[in-house]
Amino acid sequence: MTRTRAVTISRVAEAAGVSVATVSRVMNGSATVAPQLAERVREAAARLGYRPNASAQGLARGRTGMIGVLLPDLANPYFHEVMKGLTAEAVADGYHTLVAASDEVPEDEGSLAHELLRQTDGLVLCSSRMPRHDLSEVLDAGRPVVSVNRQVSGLALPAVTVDSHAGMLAVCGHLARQGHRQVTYLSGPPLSWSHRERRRALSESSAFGIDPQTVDCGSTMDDGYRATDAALERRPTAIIAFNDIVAFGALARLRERGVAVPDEVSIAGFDDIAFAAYASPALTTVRNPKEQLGRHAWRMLTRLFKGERGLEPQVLVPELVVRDSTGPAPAAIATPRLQGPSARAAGRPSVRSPRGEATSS
Amino acid sequence: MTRTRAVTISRVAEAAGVSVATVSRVMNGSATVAPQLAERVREAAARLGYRPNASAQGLARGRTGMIGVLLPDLANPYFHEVMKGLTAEAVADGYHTLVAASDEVPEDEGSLAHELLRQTDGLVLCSSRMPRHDLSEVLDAGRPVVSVNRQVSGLALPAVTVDSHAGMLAVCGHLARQGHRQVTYLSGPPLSWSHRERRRALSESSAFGIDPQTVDCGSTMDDGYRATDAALERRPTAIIAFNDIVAFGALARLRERGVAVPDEVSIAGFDDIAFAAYASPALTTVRNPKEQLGRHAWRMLTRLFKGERGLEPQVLVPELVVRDSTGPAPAAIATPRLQGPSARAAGRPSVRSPRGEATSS
DNA sequence: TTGAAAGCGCTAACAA
DNA sequence: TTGTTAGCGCTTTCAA
Repeated sequence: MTRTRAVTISRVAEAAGVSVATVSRVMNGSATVAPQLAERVREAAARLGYRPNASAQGLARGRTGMIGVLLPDLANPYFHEVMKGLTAEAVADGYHTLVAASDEVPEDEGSLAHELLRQTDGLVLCSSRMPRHDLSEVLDAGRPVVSVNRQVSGLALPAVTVDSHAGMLAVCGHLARQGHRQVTYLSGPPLSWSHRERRRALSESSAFGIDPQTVDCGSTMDDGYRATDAALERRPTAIIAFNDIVAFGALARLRERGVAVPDEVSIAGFDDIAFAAYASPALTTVRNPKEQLGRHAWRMLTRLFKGERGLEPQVLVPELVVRDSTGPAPAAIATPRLQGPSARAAGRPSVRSPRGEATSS
Repeated sequence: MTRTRAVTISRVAEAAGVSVATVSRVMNGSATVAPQLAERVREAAARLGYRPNASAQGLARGRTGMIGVLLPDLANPYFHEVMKGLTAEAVADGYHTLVAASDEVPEDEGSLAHELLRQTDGLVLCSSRMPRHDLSEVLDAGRPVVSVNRQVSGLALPAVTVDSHAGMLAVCGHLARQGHRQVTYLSGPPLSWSHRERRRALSESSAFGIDPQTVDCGSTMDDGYRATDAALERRPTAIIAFNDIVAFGALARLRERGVAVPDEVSIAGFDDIAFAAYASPALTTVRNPKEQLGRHAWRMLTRLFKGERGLEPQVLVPELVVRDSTGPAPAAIATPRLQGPSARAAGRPSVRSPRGEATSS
C-alpha cells in the first residue's frame, strides 16, 4: 500500500553523514576512502537496503553493463548451450545478457538488433539470417557487434564460427565408408550460413562416391518430422539432418513408418545437443563446441569494447560423434562391417569421438 | 576508429530546428504536435539514425521497460515454453525480458533476484526454490513480484501455478487402472514446490492400491539416467519421473539395460515438453499449460504495475497425455487390456488426451 | 581524503 | 502548440 520511495544514494549519504560522492566511491570500491568512513557507509547502505539504480548508473557511466543476444529460435537447446558459455564469461565480467529471438523471421532481425543495441553495450548475433543490407545498417551504428555462426565477407563484422563445411565432409566420409551412396539432406533455413556451408560440402561429397539429394526442410522437430516422407521417396540409405532436432523429428517419423534405423536407413544430425545422446537410437552427429563458441564471442566483444578493430575471424573445429543411428548401408550389410555392433552398444549413451574421424578446417 | 558521439535528442532537435521537448513529444506519439512539424522531426530523426538512449529514458520515466525472470535451469525446454508465453505478452506491451538462471542453486536465487529487480520494473520467479527467508527479503523491496509454479502461504506473493497434486493423482490413477502397484517416483529437487505437491499426491495414491516408492533423483537428464538403476532395484512395474527430461534420461538407461518399455516397465513424466512426443517410445506425461502459465504471469505483473494488491492465486489445470511409454503392468498383461496397442500406434507422435483422464483441482 | 557540482539523455511540469 | 527548465540517480572531474 505505502508506496515507499526507493532508497537512493543521497539517502545513504544522509544516513552515513557523508556526501553522495563518498558513497559512490565506497560502492565502487575506490581505495581513496578512509576505512572507517567506508565502513560507516557500507553499514548505512546495508541497513537501508540500498541498491544502485541501474538506469542512473547506465546514464552516468555511459554503459549499461548489458549485452544483447539475438538468436533465431529459443526452442532449440543448441542456443542455450551457446548462451551458457557466453553468459558464464559475461557474468564473470559483471555483465548481464538481454536475449531476443527472431523466431526464424529474418526480416525481423534488423529492428530487434537495433532495439537490443539501444539498451545494451554490444550485441552478439547468433546464427543470424539477417539480410546483408540490414546487417550493414546495424553495423553502421558503429557499436560493438560480434557474429556467431556466420561469416560475412566485405563487412567489418568480427565472427566466430564452426567449420560447418568440414563437419559435413566428415559425416559424408563416415557414411561413404559405411557403403552409403544415396544420401538425402534435410536442408536448413535457406538464409542460414551453416546450412549453406553444409550444402556446399554436400555437393563436393560426390568425391566420396556419394550421390546427394536435398529436401527442403527447416530447423524444427516438426520440420524434420514432416520432411521425412519426401526424403524417403528419394530412397536414400542415409539421411543427414540440418541439425539434431530436425533429426529427432525424422527419427520419430521413421519409427512410425516402421523404417529400421540404422538397418534400413542411417541418420545423422548436427550440433550434438544433450538430447542427441539420449535419442533412440542414440544419434550420430557432428559436435559443435557450443559453449566455446559463446566464450569466444564474449572475448571478441570485450576486445571491441577496448577499441580493437579488424579482429580476425575465429574458426572452431567440429567433431564427428558416431553413435547408433548410423551403420552400414543395407546393400553393404553382407560385407564385413567396418565397426562391429558390440562397439556401439557398450556403456551409457556413448559420446565416443574416434580421433580418426575428427575433422578440421 | 572514429568514435562518433551518439545521436542524442538534442542533435535531432537542432537538425529539425525545434526544441528537445518537441522531439520527445513526437517520438512518444503525443498528439499535440503540428503534423508538419512532427514530420520534420521524424525525418531528421530517421536521417540521423536516432535511437533514444534506454538508460536516460529509464531514469527520466522511472521505469525501465524491462522485467526480470529468474529460473532454475536454462537447459530445460520447459522454461522456454513458459518464457515464450510470457515474452509474447510482454513484448506486445512494449516490455523486454531479462533472464537469469540459478542453475539449481537455491542459495543464489536471492541475490540474483535483487540484481534483476535493480535493473527492471518487476520480477517473475519461475519454479523458485528460494528459501522462504530470502523470498520475504526480496518481497520487502516492495517491488512487483509474481511467482510461477510455487505458492507460499503467509507471504503477499501473487502466484500462478499448475495443480501438480492433481497431475500426480492423474498419473497414478492411470497406472492403477493398468494394474500397476509397484511404482517408483524419481524425485525432483527437494525445494521444488511442484515436487512437494507431487510427492504429497503420491503418498495418497495408496487409495488407488498403489505402493509408492521414492528414489532421490533431481531434474536433469543425467539425474534421470543415473537414478534409474536404484529405481529398478525397487522392482517397480512403473516409474514416474519428476519431469520429462528426467524421464528421457531414465528411458535411455532402461534401453541400455534391455528393459522393455512399456512391456516390462512403464514410465511417465511431467510437463509434456516438445521432445516428449518424439521420444521412443513416445512419452506418457502430464501436460503443463506452459505458455498459458507465462501469459498469466505477465497479466498478474501488469496488475501489480497498476497498483492492485492482494491478487488471488491462479491455479491452472494439467492434463494427462497417454502415449506409448505406459501400458498394462506385466502381471496384468494376460488379462484383457484396457487399451489396445492399435489405439496407440496410430498417427504421428500422438497427443491424445482422453477427456476421462483429464484432471482438475 | 572528502565535498561540490556539472553533466549523462530524456521526460514532464510549467510558461508562454 | 511549442519552448524552457527542473529533475531522474549516479559518476566524475575539480577544488579544497
